Parts: sequence; structure tokens; C-alpha cells
Amino acid sequence: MTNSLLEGLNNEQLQAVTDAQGILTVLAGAGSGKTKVLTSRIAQMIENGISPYNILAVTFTNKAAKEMRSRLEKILGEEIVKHIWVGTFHSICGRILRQDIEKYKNEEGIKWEKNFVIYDEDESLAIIKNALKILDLDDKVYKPKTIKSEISNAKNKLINAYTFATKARDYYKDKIGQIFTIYEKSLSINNALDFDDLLIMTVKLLEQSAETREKYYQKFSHILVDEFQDTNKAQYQLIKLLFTGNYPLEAIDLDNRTLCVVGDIDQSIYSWRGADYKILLNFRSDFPMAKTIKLEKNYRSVATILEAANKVIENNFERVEKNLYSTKGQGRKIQCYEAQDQAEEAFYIANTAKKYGAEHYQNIAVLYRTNAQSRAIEEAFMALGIPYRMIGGLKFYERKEIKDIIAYLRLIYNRNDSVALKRIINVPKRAIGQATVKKIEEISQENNISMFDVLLEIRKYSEFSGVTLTKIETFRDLILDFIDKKEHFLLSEFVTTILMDTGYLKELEDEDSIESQVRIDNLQEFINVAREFEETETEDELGDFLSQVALVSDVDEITEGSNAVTLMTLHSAKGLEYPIIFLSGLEEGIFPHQRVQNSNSELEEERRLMYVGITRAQEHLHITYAKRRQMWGEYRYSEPSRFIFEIPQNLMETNFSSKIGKEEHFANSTFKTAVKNLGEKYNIEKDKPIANTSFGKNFVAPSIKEKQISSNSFGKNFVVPSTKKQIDKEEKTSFKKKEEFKNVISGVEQARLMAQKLKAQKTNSTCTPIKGGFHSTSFGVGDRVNHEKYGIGKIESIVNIGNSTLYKVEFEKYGIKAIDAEFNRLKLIQ
DNA sequence: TCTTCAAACTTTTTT
DNA sequence: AGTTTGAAGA
Ligand SMILES: Nc1ncnc2c1ncn2[C@@H]1O[C@H](COP(=O)(O)OP(=O)(O)OP(=O)(O)O)[C@@H](O)[C@H]1O
Repeated sequence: MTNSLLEGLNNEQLQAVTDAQGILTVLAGAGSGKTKVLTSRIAQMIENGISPYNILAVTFTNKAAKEMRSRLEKILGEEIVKHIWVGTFHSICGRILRQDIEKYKNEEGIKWEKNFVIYDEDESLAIIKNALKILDLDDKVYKPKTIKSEISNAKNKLINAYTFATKARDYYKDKIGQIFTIYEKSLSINNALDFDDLLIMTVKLLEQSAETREKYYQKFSHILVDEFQDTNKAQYQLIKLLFTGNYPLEAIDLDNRTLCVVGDIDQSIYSWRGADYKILLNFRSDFPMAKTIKLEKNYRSVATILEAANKVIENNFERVEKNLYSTKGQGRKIQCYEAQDQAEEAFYIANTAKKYGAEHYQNIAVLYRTNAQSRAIEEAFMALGIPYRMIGGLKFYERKEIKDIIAYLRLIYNRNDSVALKRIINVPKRAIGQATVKKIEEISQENNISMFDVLLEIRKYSEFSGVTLTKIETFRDLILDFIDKKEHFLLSEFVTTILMDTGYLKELEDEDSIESQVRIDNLQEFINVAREFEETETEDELGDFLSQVALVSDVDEITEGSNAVTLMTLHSAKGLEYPIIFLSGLEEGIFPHQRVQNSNSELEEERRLMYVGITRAQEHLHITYAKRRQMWGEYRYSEPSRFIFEIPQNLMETNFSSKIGKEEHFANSTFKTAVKNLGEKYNIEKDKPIANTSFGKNFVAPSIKEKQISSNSFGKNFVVPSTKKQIDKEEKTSFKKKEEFKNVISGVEQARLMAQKLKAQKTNSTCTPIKGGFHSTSFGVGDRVNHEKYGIGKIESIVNIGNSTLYKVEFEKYGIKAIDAEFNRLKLIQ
């Protein structure tokens, strides 16, 4: 086979791809092909006979991992790629720990078991709130979120609770130290890890256990890391341990071990969670023999966009100068749009997107600084009927019903998970109230055991009345029964069984509202996810499933192929590229964010974020800002972002002066009616070019010097009470009256629900014909059936989840199981 | 024990 | 403005 995979690479890239010895760093600007180099390098290694089993590739997000995987599969085929470890630091650590956590001991000699669970932000916060209660501290003073991030910061610097507590110099820090200690203790009792633990425990495990270290040292002889500028201390330590196996550098066989890290200091945007680009800068002091390659050709953006990015980032002081040349044409000027408020901004974006034509929707991304900004944009896209998908925001796995079912699975998998137990002990309603739960919890804390352990011997404790005892025991036996059963079920069937046997599904069905219907559909989707996971090769299905669910932030894009505009934060956009980009909310106070305006290094990080944003664009870049924006129910006025003034005027076109004086159009209307008016207006005029009329002038804004802006901009972000509060309130009450008997859900939420419903219906309707008419073979309760795997049984009951049907069948050999009708695995016995 | 309504809080970014 | 939380009532 000729080296077609090397074709088209420039000299420096080629060098980086083919360099097959020792340590290599690739330092290069945005769009210079760093990720492409990594991918090609892996392919090249395989070509050279290196076993996929020996390769570890670390990406920054799960999305990036998936992307890299699928690119590799195209070159190398699935069979080879499945042996390569490609993933985020967290998922890789999760995988290592699932195998070897039992070899780890913490400073107090506490160990974790293989069936540990991973706590997300919410569950970690629950533990912290609990610790506050135990210490009798006020959660107004000790804000759980702040404490969580203090603890997290400490952990990422590899500082443990003991060290933290000893180093505490004031009362507040001392208390945090105490919370930290209890927090860690609770996690261990629950046999649980938080996100940070995944990293630091793996590091400590590799430090402690020579056997484990050697195992992974031997395995991962070729390591590649993308986005290295955003690694933190623990992650760096992990890479060092894996690469050197703790042997002195001189002892490492650099002819057979390689390490390649790539990054761009100007794109370091995660310092707030412990990432430090200095690790990349100082890399050579740890590895003096490392070779460095610079890539200076940008293959992504047209010259105008690249020049704007370069000019903006030049304002940073903490950086190393570098060159980046465009390989594309000049391109169109950057379109800068000044809107009156966030609603108009959103409609401008939606409308401009529409003008690019429906076939381009997939080429468009709208980026914003904070998630809250997405709402107005969503509303505009919905009003204009433009399909969109949102990355981040409210995630699938964060929905209540999904968290509930996951909590059941977690408790069944690891009965020491008291956070899960507390979540579902009274869901669905079992008349086990707060008071009872509190008692159980207190007993567990006094005896240093998990809450489920208390349930196991509930009659030993005299605190509970007879009725309560029965209810608790029923719940306990239900869970014990699930624990017994879990081996005998396919994952998706197990999930279904839980939903049926607990009565969770029934409770939702009885509620019979739009909302409950959507919940049921979501559960159906979750069952589908479980079913998909059944295909994965794994030794511990439930455990690995739970890990995946905890670490992968969203159900992976079913919508990926579909033609929709993408909405996401600037942070999530890292590493991606789109032909058309909208950067929205370019206002002082939003971007750069208010909270960073006083600190230089944080301001520089915001500027790097701007650099990342600009460089996502290939062909067209739109920048928008609003003169005022509704926040917390009030209008807030702000100046355009200083970053706009850092882009040379000759690269931009703007509507700046043409909109002035139109303010009264909005002055008398409430937010909602403003949206409505705009929607109607733009719908009517949708065939007329709107934005074009206002462009064509060069940017005429007075060139304000940065000093001026930063010195007085803070004072200019004043808050003005909204003009028509009176009307607002009236409208709201009359609306409530009208909807008295319905659920009152906000517009976006309602539309979201409907969209989801439609989606669910669509999925199901496309599934049915393919699987071959299960309508023709429906059964009744009491029918005797034969199953291809489980043999003969009798239909016990029939349940509908979403649009699919499940039979609960009592099998002669295997007992009761849930069988999905869609698979057609049952045959009627006459 | 569960429901209802008013008050308080929210907005930085994510694995 | 929307969402979550807490206290009082059923
Ligand atoms: N030699 C090349 N010839 C043509 N296109 C290239 C070449 N190298 C890279 N590209 C293209 O340039 C784009 C950017 O590449 P890539 O995403 O690898 O850059 P990057 O340096 O990782 O960017 P970022 O720093 O923003 O993550 C991709 O579309 C890629 O296919």
C-alpha cells in the first residue's frame, strides 16, 4: 500500500507524522492541522507495524475522541481501531480504575471496590451539603458550589484533604478543610469517585503499585495527547507516569517508546479548572530531548478571518509570538451587527442563517459566552422554523427521570451508593418520608456504614414504627431482588423491568400530561441507549454502562447527520470548525465576562477564548452585540466588547449607524411582545434580504482606546428597571387564569417538549417497518409463547413505553423477564 | 406525609 | 424572567 495518508501534508506536518522516535511536541496556531497530524501519526504507526494495542490517544472531549476514532476507522478499519485507546483523560482513567482500583489505597488505608460509581456535579454537591449539615454550618456562608470548586482546585493540584486542612490559616479555610475531610470520607463509604478522583486516584495508583504501573507502561508504548495546553497537573503527572514508568529518563528506550503532545498556548481556556499552559511551555525542562515542530500554515480560515484572529491575540502579553499564514483566499469581510437588545440580536442571527439557505444549516454554528444566552437564540430559531441542535445546556442524562433510573441502576450495582438510595427510596411514592430517611441516614453515619447496610438490618434499630418497617423492608427486598436478577437480563430489558416493577412507569402513565409523556419518551430513549450498549464488548456491562453515562455528557448526536444549525458555548467549540460562525453577545460584561475584568491573566484568557471563537470560522464570520440585554428580568445596558475594537476596521463591515434612533420600537413593549413582533415582521419579509441593506459601510465606530474602555466601562453597565413592569404582571396573571388547568410551561420549554415528542415519534415510526410488523404478532395476557433464547413461557403483563410494547413473560427456565416486542423474538404457542 | 405558594437566587466556562 | 427552595397548610 502506498502512503496515501501522507499525501497533501506539508513538510512540517510530514516531519511530525513520520518522526518515529522519542518525544515530540507540536506547537502551532489554530487550524494548522495539529489534530490532523495526530490522526495521521497513529495511522502511520499502524502502517509501520506497531500494534494498536500499544497506542494511547488522549483528546480533550468525548466528541473529539469520537471524531478521531471515526477518522481512523476510515483509514484503518474498525477491527484495528477498536484496540486503540482513544478517549478523554477522564474516560481513560475510568477504564484503568475499573480494572485495577482494588490495588489502590488512600492515605488512611481506605480502599475502593471494583464496582465503584462516578458522581457528577450534582451528586458531589449533595455530599457537600450533607457535610455542612453534619458540621452544622450555614450554606449561605459556605456556599456548596464555591466549596466544591475549592476542593476541586485543591485536588487538581494533587493536594489532599489532610494537607489542605493542615495548611489552613484562617477560620474559613479551616472549615473547608473539615468539609473536605468529610467529603472524602463520604465518597469512600459510598464507594464513589468524583470527576477529579478519576484522575488523581489513577495517578496515585500508578505511583503506589509497581505492578499496575508496569502493566500500563508496557501497554502504552506510544502516547499522543491533543490540546496539551489545557492539561492540569494531575493529567501531566499521569502522562509522565505512563510514559516513563517512573524509570529515569536515561533508561527509557526512546527508539521503541514515543510521546507526542500537540497544543497552542493561545488556545488555553481552561485555567479555571486547573489547566496550566505553562506545563506545555516548560515541557522541555522535564524532557530536554524533546523535539519541537512548528506549523505555520493555516488550512482552515480565509485570510480576513485569520488576520483578525492574529491581531486580537497580539494584545495578549503572556504569550509566545508565532506566525500563522493563510492558505486560503482573502474572503468576505467580517460582518459586525449591532442589535438593540438580545431578542433582535437573536432574530438577526436566525434570519441571516436562513438567508444562507437551508442546505447550509449544518455548516453554521452560533457561539456564545454563557449558556444563558442560548435562550433568546433558541426562541428566534424556533419562531423562524429553523432546525437547530444545542450542545451542552440541559443534558439528556441530567433530566430528572433519567437521573432516577440511573440512580436505581447505581444502587443495584453498588449498594453502598447512599446518594442514589436517597434519591429513589421514595420515587415513585412509597410513603417513606423525609423523617424516616433522616433517621436511616443518622444511623448510617453513627455506625460508619452505608444506608443500605442499615436497611439490611433494619429490625435491629428501634427507631421505626411497624408500618414504616414494612415499607422499608418492601423497598429493600425490591432492590435485593433486582440485585439477584441483574445477571439474567439483557441491559435494556433490565432497565425496563426496573421501570415496571418499581411502578415508576405506572406513576408517569397515570399522570397523563404532556410533561409525563415526554418523560416516558425520554425513558424509551434511555432504553435505546442501553440496547445500543449491549453491542459493546465489555467484562462488566452495568459498570461500564454507568461509567459511560456519567462521563459522556450527552447522548451522542443522533442528529449529527441531520441538517441543523449548531448552538454552543465558545468553550464547547474548541477544536471544531464551521464554514459559517456567529459570535454573539460581544459586550463588555458578557465577553469579556464581568467577573474577570479586573484581573489581567483572566482577561487574557477571555481574549484567548475570543481567538478560539474567531478561528472556528472557515469562510464567514459574523459578530453581534446588543446595546441592552435582559438579565434577571431587567434591562442591562453595555458597551460593545473591547475585543471588537481589537479587530482592524478594514476587516469589518457594520450596520452601526443605520440602526440608531430606532430605539422606540422596543421601548414600550415587553420582552415577549418584542419577540413576537420581530417574528412576525421577519416572517413576512423573509424573502427580502434584510442584513444586506444595512451592510456595506466600513466600521465607523469611534476607535476607543482600550484604556478608556476598561477604566469606565464598569460604571456604564448600569441597570435600568424595565419600563412596563405593570403590564408585565397583568399579562402574566391573565395568562395564568387561562391556563389554570394546564401545566404552565414557558414557551421555549413547551416547544422543546413538542419537538422531542415529534422526534420520538419519528424514530419509532421509522423503526417499525424495518423490524417487520410486530403489530401482526401481538399477544394477550396468559398467552403461551416461545422465545428464541429463553424458551417457553407465559405472558404475565403487557406494558407500553412510548410507542413500543414490552411483554413481561414468566419463563419456565429463566423466571420473569421483560421482552421488547420490537425484536420479534416471541412466537405464540397454540 | 404531601401540596402549595411566596421568596430568594440565578449567570462563566466543563470533564 | 425563570427556576429552585423553604415554610405553612391540608
Ligand atoms: N496539509 C493540509 N492540507 C489541506 N488541509 C489541511 C492540511 N492540514 C490540515 N488541514 C485541514 O485544516 C483544518 C484544521 O485542521 P486541524 O483541525 O487538524 O487543526 P488544529 O491545529 O488541530 O486546529 P485547532 O488548534 O483549532 O484545534 C482541517 O479541516 C484539516 O483537514
